[in-house]
Amino acid sequence: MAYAGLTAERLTRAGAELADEVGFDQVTVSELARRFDVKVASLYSHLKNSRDLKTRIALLALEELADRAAEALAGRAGKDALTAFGNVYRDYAREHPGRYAAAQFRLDPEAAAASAGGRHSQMTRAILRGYDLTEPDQTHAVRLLGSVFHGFVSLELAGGFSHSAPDSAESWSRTLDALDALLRNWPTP
Amino acid sequence: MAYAGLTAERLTRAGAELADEVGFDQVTVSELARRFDVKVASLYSHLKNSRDLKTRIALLALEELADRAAEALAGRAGKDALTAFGNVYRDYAREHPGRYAAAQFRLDPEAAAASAGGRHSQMTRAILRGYDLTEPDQTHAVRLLGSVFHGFVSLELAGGFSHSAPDSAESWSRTLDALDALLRNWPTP
DNA sequence: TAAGTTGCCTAAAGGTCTTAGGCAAACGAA
DNA sequence: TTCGTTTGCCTAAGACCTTTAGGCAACTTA
Repeated sequence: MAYAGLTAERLTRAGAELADEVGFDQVTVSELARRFDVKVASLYSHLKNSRDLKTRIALLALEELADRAAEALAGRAGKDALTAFGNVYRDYAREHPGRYAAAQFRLDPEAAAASAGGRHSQMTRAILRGYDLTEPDQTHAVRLLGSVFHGFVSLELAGGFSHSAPDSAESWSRTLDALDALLRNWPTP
Repeated sequence: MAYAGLTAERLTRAGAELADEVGFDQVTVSELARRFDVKVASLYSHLKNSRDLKTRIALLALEELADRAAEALAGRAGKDALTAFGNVYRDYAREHPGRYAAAQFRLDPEAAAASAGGRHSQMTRAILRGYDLTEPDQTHAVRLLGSVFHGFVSLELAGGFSHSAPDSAESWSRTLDALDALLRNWPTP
């Protein structure tokens, strides 16, 4: 029948769009086949299985996120960098909720090692260069930043902050203020 | 055939255990039926559908978590309360990863209103009474605490902090120190 | 004890995942 | 140019999960 031009690449990109539309959990090999107007079995020449598809989408999302973060960080330092970095995460999650969920997909060690995960922690460390932290506090701070960003964005996306004043954007802004203050005045026990 | 004594309650509890064993996503009506040595269709007298089961597990987890938190908070204030509260979340997630994942299940508005969600935010507010914050900063701080706790626990559970020094328990302890310091010295822009 | 309710069952339809094997078109080499 | 190989999608089929419909036997209740 018709040549559809299937490719792991194209399937991954279409899968990412599908995730943003219907949610990452609802991404299905069958639905993807439907969108390419092709029989389901045809996809298995390009994808190992359903998990393989999800892994590829996750890796795509991590790359996109890292690319955006790298661009946002260029030429910035201190609170400016902190804010830009945080906004990249938050904006990406709001623009691409399915992809953001994909970025949280539990990768197997092999895929994780090949992912952009390393870039993310490197960039977080780079932000801390604008503050006066040495190891091991730097690592603790990296983990704290990751926790706050991921936690806030997740909860906001899940609707945890809606339907109540003040606006969640306001809380976000004050959260960044708070983090900046905390990093400038990091407590040593 | 044999009387199995099925009940929405019993199914929910068994579902929660199943979640802890195989992960919340893998909780399935079929597997549950298998565990009760009963035909799948029989469960549909007690559960509306698969989503209903997951909703019930989520509500159970939220209640358990709120109960633990309430007990931990009794008679504590300030950093002591903050630490106890945070540890409840972290310990619960480590002991019951499936239930913790269930607690993040996106409830429909009706179920959400009937959930223990309200108790959670009330308790978080109660912790802040030990610090000197007024509205709207109090709400911002509630959201920040929720973000940090949820974010840290999620990332830790996902293995984000493993395989690298220092120990994640150390980072957790320093995170609580940092939050305490931040709340005692909340920045006003 | 008759009537109604409860609790689990069989049957069946529809959806997803995955593997096996086939055919035709495109490609590459002699 | 032609013949063999590869590529790309297909049909077929098995396995599992979800959900609805209808049945039967045992227990409850008046």
